Amino acid sequence: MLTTRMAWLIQTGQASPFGLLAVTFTNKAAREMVTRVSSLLPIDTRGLWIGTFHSLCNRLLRAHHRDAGLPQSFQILDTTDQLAAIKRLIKGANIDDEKYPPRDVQRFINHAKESGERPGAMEAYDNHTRRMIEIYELYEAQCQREGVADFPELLLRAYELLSRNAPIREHYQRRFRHILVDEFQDTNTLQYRWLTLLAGGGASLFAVGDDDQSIYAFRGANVGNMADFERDYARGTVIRLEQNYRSYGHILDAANALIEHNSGRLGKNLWTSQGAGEPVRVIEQPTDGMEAQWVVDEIRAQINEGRERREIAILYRSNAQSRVIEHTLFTAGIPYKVYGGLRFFERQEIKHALAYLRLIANPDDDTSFLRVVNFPARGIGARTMETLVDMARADGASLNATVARVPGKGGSNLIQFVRLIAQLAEDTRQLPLPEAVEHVIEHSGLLQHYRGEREGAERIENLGELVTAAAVFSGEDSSHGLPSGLPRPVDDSVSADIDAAPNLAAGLSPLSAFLSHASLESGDNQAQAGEDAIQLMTVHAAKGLEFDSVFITGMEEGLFPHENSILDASGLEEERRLMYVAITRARERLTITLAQSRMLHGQTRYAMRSRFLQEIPEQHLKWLSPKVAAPRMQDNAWGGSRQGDAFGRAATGRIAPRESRGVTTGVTVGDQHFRIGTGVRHARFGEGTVLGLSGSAQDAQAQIQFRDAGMKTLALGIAKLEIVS
DNA sequence: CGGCGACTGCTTTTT
DNA sequence: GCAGTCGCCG
Repeated sequence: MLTTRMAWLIQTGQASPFGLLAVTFTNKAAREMVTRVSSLLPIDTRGLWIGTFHSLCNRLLRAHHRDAGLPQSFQILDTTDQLAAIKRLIKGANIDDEKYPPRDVQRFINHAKESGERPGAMEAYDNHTRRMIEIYELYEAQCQREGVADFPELLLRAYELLSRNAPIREHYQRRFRHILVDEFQDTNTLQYRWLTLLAGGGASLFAVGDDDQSIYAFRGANVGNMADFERDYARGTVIRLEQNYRSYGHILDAANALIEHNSGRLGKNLWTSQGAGEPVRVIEQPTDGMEAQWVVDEIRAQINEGRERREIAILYRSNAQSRVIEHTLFTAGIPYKVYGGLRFFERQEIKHALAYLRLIANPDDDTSFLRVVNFPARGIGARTMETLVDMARADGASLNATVARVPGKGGSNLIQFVRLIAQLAEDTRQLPLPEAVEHVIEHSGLLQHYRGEREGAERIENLGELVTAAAVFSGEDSSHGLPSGLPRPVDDSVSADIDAAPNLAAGLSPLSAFLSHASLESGDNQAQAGEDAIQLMTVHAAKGLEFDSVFITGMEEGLFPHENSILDASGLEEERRLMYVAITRARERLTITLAQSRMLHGQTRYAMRSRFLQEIPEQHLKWLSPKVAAPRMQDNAWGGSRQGDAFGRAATGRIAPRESRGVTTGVTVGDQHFRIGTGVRHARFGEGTVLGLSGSAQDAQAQIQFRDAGMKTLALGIAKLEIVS
């Protein structure tokens, strides 16, 4: 879509490749875009500005680092590094980490940055927020001192650079006459502002997005940007893409009907000319284990019918669900591939090696210092480190600079460490990047450490891969970096165009360039292409993919929609969009499965069918398991549920009353029999409905959704509950 | 200082 | 059920 437009703009002479800016969210999407454009047009793709928000901002900041107030070789903190930095700050400033948990602080800071807010300009109406803002301020100072920038900082800095510096802003505004954005529904507030700022010189802004596929609100995405875009660019044209070339009719109709239950959509209705196909198949099994077994048996049958394994996907709402499925597939001897999980540059051994490299590039990088100062162990313990950190704090100096003054044995060990870093720096100064990386791995002690470890073989292999990655990067960088023979507009007021200083050019060392590459590109998550295997992934990870045959598993209240999301309408609507995404992944065959009970958090839990099944009209469904004619729960479990109360609708869910193969859906405590769906009254919490049961008779617990008091888990033997329905 | 056993808490995820 | 963190003990 975007690529076709780019090709068209260039071919019709409306734009030069040089005047285009295309933004994506993932490196993968950016790479795909480059590949597709180059297949459409015989142009030098090195002249194209296609990248993620973060990589483009990174380039801007490297090129204009002085105006942005950053050292040219600033390091990028990934999420884990950022958390470590915050923990260190909280400890150092003697802040109560019970009251200000590092994770909460991190969320607060990132949220502020993504809203374009600096601590100085933030208002607090309570003490807790006030303190949070202070911590944010301290954190900023710490990052500035250490010359590091976290992910949201890249965006905010770049935005501030453009908005405050008119010559730079105007330079890029003149240059990029066409800005194209993919997956626009995933943009956050700051990203949208960044785009409108760049497009502010009258450039054309072209965005592709689907509000029904907005599933990242939890990380700051603002679907509202789509409506704002229509409003802000009133002259713009909205083109709805409703014809779907992927799925058969029943599948699309199911998706359409489901998403109709959401409010405030921009509105669209998918259709296909492919014919109805087969209805969506649904099956209910007593346990999660049997659900997995049924899926595996069914997959075996589909493979026998000639379907390729790679064309079959098993989707789930949360990663924890993959365990049983993997186990069952493994037992059955069917090859499978799990997407997600740790990515290459996030692996412990890789992060350790990178920390040594970062220290070589910048000895004042305290985060990296702390990471490897005692890894492998070299006799530097908590005591010594406490002394060092305190002294460094008192001086406002880096750890590296303070080492010499730490007394005792710890002090001399520290000096040894600093000497090691200096030695590594010297040894590698003249080496080509891959050899430098290899040298550091061998002489830092990492290799030796992992040789002595039981499960070290894989880690050593990965370290070898890091050398390969460095070699690939070195080979590619000239093309990565883009300075090519292309003519480019010269603007006297802005001497450092981003072309002039992407990676290798303009004095950024190969090492620094590689390190920023490693931070921005976290690497593949182990999905080796080519092998024909069943595809396992979360629904989130499945966005943008398609398969001939899709299984959506765990279709139960509390799981999908997730219990943490059903309490407010917006959370529930995001869950519904997630289900919409899941359904529309299937081309030919869609199978939805659910289990009456499953092992969750080490406990057996019972749940009822997902409300989403009720939201798909019967004519598009085909029940493969006997669809128990369960008594409908009273439409209002608590009589007179409020309008719009998401749970009012949940309460209409059917219950599975039968007992089968030892699995009960009810439990008797005292004289009272509780089942899923039972209406209860509690002296303090008021009226509610039993949504889940776990444990056995003596210590049975119930998850109860109270009308006013929210979701509670109560021990049935202790809580005094009155059954009202 | 380091290793090991107890304790906790727990969607989704890219950069 | 499992991973990550904490605190105690050798």
